[in-house]
Amino acid sequence: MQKVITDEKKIDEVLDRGTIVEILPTKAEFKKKLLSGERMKFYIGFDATAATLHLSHAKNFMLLEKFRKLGHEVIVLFGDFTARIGDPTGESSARKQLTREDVKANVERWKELIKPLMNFDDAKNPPLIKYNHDWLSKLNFEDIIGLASNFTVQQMLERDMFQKRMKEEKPIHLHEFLYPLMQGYDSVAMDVDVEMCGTDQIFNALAGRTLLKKLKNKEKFVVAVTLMEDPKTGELMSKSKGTGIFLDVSANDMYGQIMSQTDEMIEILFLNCTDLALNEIKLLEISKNPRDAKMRLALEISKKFHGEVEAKKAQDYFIRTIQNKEVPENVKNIEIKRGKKILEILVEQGMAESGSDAKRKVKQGGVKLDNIVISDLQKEILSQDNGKILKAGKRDFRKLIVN
RNA sequence: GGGUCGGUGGCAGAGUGGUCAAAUGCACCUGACUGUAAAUCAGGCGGCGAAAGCCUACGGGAGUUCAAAUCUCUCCCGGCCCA
Repeated sequence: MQKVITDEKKIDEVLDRGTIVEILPTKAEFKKKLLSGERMKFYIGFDATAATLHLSHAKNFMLLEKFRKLGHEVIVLFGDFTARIGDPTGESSARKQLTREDVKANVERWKELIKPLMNFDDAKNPPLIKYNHDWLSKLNFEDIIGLASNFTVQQMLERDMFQKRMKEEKPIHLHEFLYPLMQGYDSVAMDVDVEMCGTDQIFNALAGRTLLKKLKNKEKFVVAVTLMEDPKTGELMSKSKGTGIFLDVSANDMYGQIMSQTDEMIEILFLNCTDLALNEIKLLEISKNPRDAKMRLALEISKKFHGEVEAKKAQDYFIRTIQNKEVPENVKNIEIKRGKKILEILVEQGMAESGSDAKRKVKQGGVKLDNIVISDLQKEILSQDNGKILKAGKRDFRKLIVN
């Protein structure tokens, strides 16, 4: 039997780090339960609707891992069924429905991406992975009606998202209305003690609490975690909005994406996405040395996903190419025929999105050959350009091999 | 089923016959500055073209007009009201 850690200090470190925003019914009861030594079953669900993940997802897995390390059973639930229905959360209009194949591909991708965040090799208490297709797809219409009878239309309508939609005269599809039911049934099917969710998911999680109580007379805790919104803009990390730090990028890019976060995000990311102790974070004096703190942050997070060696290389790359504006060591060689136009090269190399984009970059002084700005749109590569470095923007380099 | 309002660029959201490749904000790109790929500032942000300009684009299709995102018809999708 897995032993549960009841060290209050360790428990507090998890509960008070800032990741957890709210615990229902109360934090006190939850803490009491954690201290009791009773082994609980935690879960967090993800609808694998997108092909990629960002740090805001990552911090959820990291928190779950903390509870696992305390000795509790943890489940990562892939909402492969619910993903295809589309949860209304956060979307101003209904999300498009995905095929089973789409979702399967996403799930496989995600499993790879979250590997560094949880110890799946722990023999004694490994995190479990489940799929809600396994039970949700088996429900028949009668079952669904039975579940639905536990709620009133008015209760469902209370959800803030639905209120908002009605106010904005935007559609609420019936299947979205049933979404809380499905997520709620997940709790019943897995018979969990605790559900972790983003604050935007509290309504759904509470539906599960209601169901669990009605069907199994069990009290489920809901642990709501921060969405890590930007304190300045209120924006969330989001693929469709082009914001966020994504997990499937190279170490260099990850390091860079973190450095491009606003200074206001530094502390939030330290708290949620690193394992640094609270007093260690305090010692960094973030507001005094935002750049240095951010570099440390970028290093810590990159390390998690790419390992120490790669992370340090990324930092080195950043210092040299961005801060010192040097040419990096391993510049990709490209073979170019004499007389080739610069504009064509930029497009072919993906250094510009289109001919127009390439032209813009040249016009704006963003294209250099051996650090000399190219201003001639018609510039062609000559034989004496052999070995020179073509640079577009701040960090896109190619070495020309002219023949 | 009837009435009515609406469907705009990666997102949000203006525009309601020409001055619209379409305001503004976000995202993005380039430059300047800088102890940051931060903040700030400047410029840019459909495609082709050296440019003039041309082409494609405001849910789909068909029209009216010298001229349509804007008007008409029709189809698809949605909101609201009525049934």
